[in-house]
Amino acid sequence: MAPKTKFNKENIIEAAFEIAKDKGLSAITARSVAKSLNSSVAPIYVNFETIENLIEAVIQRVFTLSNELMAKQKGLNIFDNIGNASLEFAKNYPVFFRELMMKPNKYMESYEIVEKTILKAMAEDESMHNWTVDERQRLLFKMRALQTGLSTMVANGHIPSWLNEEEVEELFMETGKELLLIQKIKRGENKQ
Amino acid sequence: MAPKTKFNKENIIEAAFEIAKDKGLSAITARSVAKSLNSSVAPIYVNFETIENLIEAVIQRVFTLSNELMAKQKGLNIFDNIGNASLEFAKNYPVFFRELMMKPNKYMESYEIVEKTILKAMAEDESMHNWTVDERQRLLFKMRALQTGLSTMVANGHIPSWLNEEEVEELFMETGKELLLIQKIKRGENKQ
DNA sequence: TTTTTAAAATAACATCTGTTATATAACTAT
DNA sequence: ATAGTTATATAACAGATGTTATTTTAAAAA
Repeated sequence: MAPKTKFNKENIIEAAFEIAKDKGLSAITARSVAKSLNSSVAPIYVNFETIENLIEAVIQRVFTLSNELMAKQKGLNIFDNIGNASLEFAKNYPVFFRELMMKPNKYMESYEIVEKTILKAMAEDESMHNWTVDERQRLLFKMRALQTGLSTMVANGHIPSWLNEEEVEELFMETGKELLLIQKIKRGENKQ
Repeated sequence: MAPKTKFNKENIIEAAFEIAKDKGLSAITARSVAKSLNSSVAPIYVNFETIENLIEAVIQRVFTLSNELMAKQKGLNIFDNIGNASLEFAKNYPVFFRELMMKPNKYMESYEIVEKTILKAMAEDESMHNWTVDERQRLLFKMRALQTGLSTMVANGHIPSWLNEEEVEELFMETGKELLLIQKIKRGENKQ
């Protein structure tokens, strides 16, 4: 029989993930991963047809991780949960955030489903129940834009010094409430 | 004497710019630029010490272009001008937007100066004249986050189909007015 | 113990990149 | 017309990369 298997798919993806986490996906090369594993390139090519396939597996892992982060959120409000997950991801994985979240890629296509889910939840919320679909859609879009902007700024270290990173989440929630309130005022529901 | 010069710095930067505009900065190589110029790599190395220097020159050019786009804005309101310039840049140069605007780089450091300029303009605006510095700073930050998010979404084709790209600018301005209004309302509450 | 087998290591290849040494050729001063 | 200057072309080198052919080796079956 053959020697015991020392390196499996999981080990290899893990090593490649750690490299890419710091240095970006392009730093995943047969030799860099092998070096990190203290192996030759052989195990990599036994487990993956091409390096592209390995990179693909790492990307899958990143999106799984991102979904886990989302599932872990325990807030009452779906806005807060998405915002918090996005901000946490941007903070902990800035390189992945830049390389994956803000580039067109097939894993992002699923956003339309997320959007529909949130719109449904908004329609069921008493405070927006008698809004038009368009009003709910516009509010959601504004929230998404804000969340994207804040996460991008967090990932790039563009948060000003007077605002620490926990406060970014608070500011996001605060602004969300403000946008909700202003829409109510515009509808004449809530006169200040 | 020598033959007439066929390729100067300007030609070379232009060719490299066009390559990077479509394929990103990493597509700038001695041979790719030479091919686009129908030349050998010789003129490139006569005009630039290293390829890194050429890429640097292209980046300079992109920031110059971005500043020109900003200067061209003729709106009354500095928020609108910045927002419009950012959105137009994201739309016309999505690859550069992703590679330069949302990565930490030395050319972005100058934002602090821009921020001070805007804060001064806000302080002189009658509608915010008696606000605290903190209130103005927070509003500006929200606007910046929104602008960053919208531009990012434009650059990545994440604008939903019910919103065309001209309407994004309108939505940005509308939301800006809403955030201004809500702050005024909040101040009214606080005074009571 | 010897043989078999497959995992891992090694080494080679082709290609792409930056860079440079050398060759070619176009212009003009003589 | 010739010779000198130098812009451009050519070709080569080194180093990085993907990939694969070959060799080595550890473990189990005989």
